[in-house]
Amino acid sequence: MTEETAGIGHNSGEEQDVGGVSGKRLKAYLDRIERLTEEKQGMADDIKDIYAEAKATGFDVKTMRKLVRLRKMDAEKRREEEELLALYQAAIGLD
Amino acid sequence: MTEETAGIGHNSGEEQDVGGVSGKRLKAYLDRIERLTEEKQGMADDIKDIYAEAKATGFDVKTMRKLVRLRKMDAEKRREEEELLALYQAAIGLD
Amino acid sequence: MTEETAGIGHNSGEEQDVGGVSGKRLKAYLDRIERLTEEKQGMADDIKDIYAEAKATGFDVKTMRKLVRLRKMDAEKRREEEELLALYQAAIGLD
Amino acid sequence: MTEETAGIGHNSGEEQDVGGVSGKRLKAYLDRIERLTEEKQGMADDIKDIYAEAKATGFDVKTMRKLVRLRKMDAEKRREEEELLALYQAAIGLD
DNA sequence: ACCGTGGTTAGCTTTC
DNA sequence: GAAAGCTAACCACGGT
Repeated sequence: MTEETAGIGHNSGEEQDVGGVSGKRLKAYLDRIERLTEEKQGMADDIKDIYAEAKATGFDVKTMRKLVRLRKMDAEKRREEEELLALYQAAIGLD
Repeated sequence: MTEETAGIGHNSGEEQDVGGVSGKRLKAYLDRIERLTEEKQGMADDIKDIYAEAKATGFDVKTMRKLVRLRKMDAEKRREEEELLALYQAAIGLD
Repeated sequence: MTEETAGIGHNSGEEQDVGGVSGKRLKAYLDRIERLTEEKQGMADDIKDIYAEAKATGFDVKTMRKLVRLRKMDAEKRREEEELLALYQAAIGLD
Repeated sequence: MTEETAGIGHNSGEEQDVGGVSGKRLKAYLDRIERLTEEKQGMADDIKDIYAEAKATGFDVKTMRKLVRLRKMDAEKRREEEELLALYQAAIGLD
């Protein structure tokens, strides 16, 4: 233990460097991550609500999910095919 | 194929009721879901970026993830305890 | 603890019920799993070898991998579409 | 596009050299890879089935997975120790 | 209320 | 050693 600065332990609110890591910067990162995670969860909740609403108006949720998956696969396929073309070009030295 | 109404097949853009389901409403739901899913993915990407940035400045990502999990657990625990307290208060007519 | 049989601890080779679980049966499951895992790993190694061989004869591995992925996606898409049809039928009570 | 040979496009079934790559050989590689991949997947499915079966007879899957991991680590450790021993033996001319 | 399925996340391997 | 792709573990939803 080689910290010259005081507070190991209950220095609540006033984090500092401990063992060479900046508590302040770390905390900032964690806060940003948590903020974004909350927003992400909010989106997920919204999606759930939509499914619930659709179900309430008579749609079959399972089918809807499958449709979403299929449309996503279509989009991915298109993207991959474009990548493949580029890759071919690179592979035969045509880039 | 026994539909009296027009467009089965290539009625691109003009979906209608098929077998009692409104293609229009269904499509609207799917669009909303996909829109939100994209935004959600955007959040996820942002989070990933933050981890990458933190890593680049010397932090250990695995440890950071652990911290996030711990803080989340703490937050949940606190929330549950508060809920319990409220419940007790209600139970003894102290709300 | 209600074990009538003796040996908790070093009964090496002669596992028995401990805490109500049959050591013998458990061990049999684990053995089967490990056996299959080894075979699976063997397949993975074989695949790796093929890529290496292809590369040695001048093919671009990255492109090959993408082709494999695309073909797989095609197959999955077809399968999912069939499932979707079945799902539609079920959803409108036509199963 | 500078191919002198015929079939670009819809030469289904009769792949040939395109841009210097042998479509035939490429296809053979892809087929072998896909074949092995399927078998590999089969193994994975079998493993899954075993876990399911074990679960049905009352075992805790999560714990079982832990055991598998532990046994694997043990096996690897033993192997490494043996390798180390062999290395030492070689180093002192005792092989 | 539980189970099974499907989606998300994290860890590992492999590639460049 | 970084970046990506793969795989496996975890979690949450929907159905029964």
